[in-house]
Amino acid sequence: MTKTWRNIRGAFDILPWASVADGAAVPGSAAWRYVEDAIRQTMARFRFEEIRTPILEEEGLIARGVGEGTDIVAKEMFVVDRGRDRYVLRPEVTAPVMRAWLQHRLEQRGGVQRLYYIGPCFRAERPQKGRYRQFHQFGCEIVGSDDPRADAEAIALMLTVYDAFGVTGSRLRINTLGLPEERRRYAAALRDWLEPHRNALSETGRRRLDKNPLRLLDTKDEREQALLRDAPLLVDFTGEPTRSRYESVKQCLDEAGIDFEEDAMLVRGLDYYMHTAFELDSPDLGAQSALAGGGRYDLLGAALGSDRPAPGTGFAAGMERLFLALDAQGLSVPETASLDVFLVALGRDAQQWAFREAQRLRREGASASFDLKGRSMKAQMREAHRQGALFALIAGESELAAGVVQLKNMDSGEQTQLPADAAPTHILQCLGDARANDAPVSIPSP
RNA sequence: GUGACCGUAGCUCAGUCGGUUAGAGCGCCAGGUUGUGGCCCUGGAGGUCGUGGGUUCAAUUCCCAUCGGUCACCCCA
Repeated sequence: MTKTWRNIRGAFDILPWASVADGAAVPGSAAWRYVEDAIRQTMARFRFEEIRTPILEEEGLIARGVGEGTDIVAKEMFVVDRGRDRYVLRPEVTAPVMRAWLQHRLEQRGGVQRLYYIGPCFRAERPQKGRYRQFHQFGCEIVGSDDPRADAEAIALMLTVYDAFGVTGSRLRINTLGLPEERRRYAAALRDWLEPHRNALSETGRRRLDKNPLRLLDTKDEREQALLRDAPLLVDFTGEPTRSRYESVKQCLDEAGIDFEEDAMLVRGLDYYMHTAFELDSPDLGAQSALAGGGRYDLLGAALGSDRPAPGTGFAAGMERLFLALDAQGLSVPETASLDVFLVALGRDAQQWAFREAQRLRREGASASFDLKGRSMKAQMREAHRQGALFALIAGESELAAGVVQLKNMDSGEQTQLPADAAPTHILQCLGDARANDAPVSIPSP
């Protein structure tokens, strides 16, 4: 075998059918479309509007927005070098959305912008379950409001998306990260507190202690978790405004009947988060347990050089992980509609007829298909069946000469002869009847 | 970037303690039905056993490297 080209590491093709590639379940394009549509519907119910930003952004935007010190910026970005300019494939969408908000002065549109996005992002990490180099995120950004209810709104929207799919068993954790000064004071205090226990920490724990003590909080090492149980908490380093805004968020969630756990150990990896932080975990995802997460980022605008206040809050969620959760819970997605008519033709003239007739049916709104290989009738009938055709419209040379065609109901098997001219009208009428009582078909998903 | 495991038909996998033509199921194609699908029967196509090198009389099988995959670490939505 000569070289067969294949998609690059960490990316994958979404094929017309649900397929399994190299052991990893990859949903088909129909499943993707279904899930994307359902997400859009939920977003629309919350009256969020879609924003689509370029896949490519200036490197500086991401570096400043996401944070120079983050791993994403330090080593996980795909850079496109155009000589004078350096672009990156976006690793996340919040910074681009903020860029668009600032660039287009969206605050002048009046009111608060409730925006959502859905699309691919890129990170040059080693792939792993639920984690790819080209991955797909959806999420919302509420820009222009620093109201605690906006945080609750983002959380409510996030949960509603998963509810709409029937995903259960996931856990919402929330925390406050306070203001940057409060966090700095806390980080210093935490470091001081941990320093005497340095020897009890793992190697990576010690590295985090030096680099970013807050990151120690979400350690998976049980010994470290036990140790941290007695560590100082961030809340104790926050002032009254921070605490009361955190209380407001929690109160909103309570009033909306949203269950959550407070988790003082929850921290976020990106620099722009402050105040409210939250994460949604699923028990079904393996090591990458986060379905979605988010928080408030009131200083992101300033980090991008804006002198206008640009308070914002939102969540980001992974499509691939949503699929994993759907799959783990045995939820399926409906398959797309079946084919209305398959035209079966025998002979050259009949093939021309089938082509013309298909166009005519399609113009009338029916879906129609036909064979493109000049195959036997048996093969064409098999194809019609495989495509789930409701009707087969059959014609050979003799029929055409006589001005008639055969219409076969693929379900009942009954077949009738019709004048060729009358066939389309008749079919459309039959389809109308059939549509009245069609039911969505279920396929085993992802 | 690090580690572990894995790499045989389109897919899921057997198999060879190193030895003549490498198998199954599903799928695909065709025939059984000289113009009619699903079920059934029969047949066929499709593999340089990921690639390169080494050991050997002989390698798909053993060894090394490499590429690719999976999972995990790091880190993170």
